[in-house]
Amino acid sequence: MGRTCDYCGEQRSMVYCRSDLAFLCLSCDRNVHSANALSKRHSRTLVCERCNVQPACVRCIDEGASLCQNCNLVGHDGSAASSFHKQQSISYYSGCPSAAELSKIWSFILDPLPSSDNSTCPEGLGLLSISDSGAKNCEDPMGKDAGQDTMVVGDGSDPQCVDKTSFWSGPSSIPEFFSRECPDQFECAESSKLFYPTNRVQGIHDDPFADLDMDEVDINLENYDELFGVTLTHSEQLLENGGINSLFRRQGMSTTDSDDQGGFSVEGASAGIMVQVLPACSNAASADSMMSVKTEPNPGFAAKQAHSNLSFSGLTGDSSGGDYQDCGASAALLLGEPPWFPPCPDSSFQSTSRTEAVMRYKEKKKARKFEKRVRYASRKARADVRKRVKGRFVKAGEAYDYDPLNTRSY
DNA sequence: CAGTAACGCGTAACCACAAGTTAGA
DNA sequence: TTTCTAACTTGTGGTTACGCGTTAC
Repeated sequence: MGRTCDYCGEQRSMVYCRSDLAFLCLSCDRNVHSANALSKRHSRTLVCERCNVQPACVRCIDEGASLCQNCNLVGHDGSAASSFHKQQSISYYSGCPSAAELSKIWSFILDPLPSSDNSTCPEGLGLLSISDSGAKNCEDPMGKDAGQDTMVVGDGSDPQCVDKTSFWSGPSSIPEFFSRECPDQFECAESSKLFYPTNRVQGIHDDPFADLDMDEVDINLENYDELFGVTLTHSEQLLENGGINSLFRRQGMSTTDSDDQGGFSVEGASAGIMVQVLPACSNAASADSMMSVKTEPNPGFAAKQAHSNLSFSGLTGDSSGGDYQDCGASAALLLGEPPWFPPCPDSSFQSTSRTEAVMRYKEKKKARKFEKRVRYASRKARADVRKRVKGRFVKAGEAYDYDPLNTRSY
């Protein structure tokens, strides 16, 4: 018996909503995500039938089971029989599809809701535009109909679709999230560069690290400390020892900062580093110069950290799972969950690529500047001439004790 | 050795207002 | 659908207050 629905608490959960961090049965999924336009955008996918904890990313046809990355790896770890299992990528979806529509994209769902075939969401939200191969969505990656009630399912794996969606090769449709939810397209466009696929179907991924261009990852050094949980000095030592390599080793790692001011999560793994900006980018206050670090739901982190000597900021041993609820991972996921492993079981990427990436990183690190960045020069110019009292701005015409243009006080 | 005060350091808060954004008419 | 207006939000820098850790007594 799998995990029960977080909403009704009765039926077995089949869907995981990453936005709500909730495991839902199909019925509740429909109910919850038909509430309003925002909830319809929530990205959902099936739940791993093996561990019942993580979102499934692969459907093993031979076993007839939906599996998460970890369980997929464990179950297909190279044995002659299992390694040739037919697999089908499981896509995330949004919108409010009917069970019949779900069954179209997930043909293995054989028991749709009895009464839901004909029931669609209010406002006719059952409409469904499937871009499983990115084909349909490709025509309108940013979505002329972005605000409409279409369902978007995409793993973006269509190589001919060169847009944000296709950039994301994994089942997650976070880029689609961005195109829909982030009001600042520019920042999102910048941010989307940081995406890197991790949820690839075993056996079809190429050398992920070859695609990694550290220059694309705008990690300020201050972020570096956050990312890797060590001071710069230690980081350098780490690098000198080839530590950056270790940061990208198979076991992978992620780091976190509980800051909820929006931000991104960073996961380094040999099989695919993922630097992910969460949808919270709507808070643009610091998105430009200082992105906060958050974790992608990664239940295995605690276990991984237990094997690491690094201490990651915000993830100390005495932290409670509840601290990470805003980080995209439920407390339940963070406690007592199976370890997570990157999708690439063997260290297939060449060490040369890794070395080159490290070199690029180090070069860029050297070139970094740490001066405060002013986003709006006009506002700085204004502030530079403002009169003050004890450092505070004063109203025009009122007494002041400091005038940047004239040191004489009145 | 424990307790307290002094000290240094880092940082959030404060202020006004122009510019930008959003919502409604 | 477009335009206009009002309301709201954001960002800017110098100073201060406060908390925390270290040191001296």
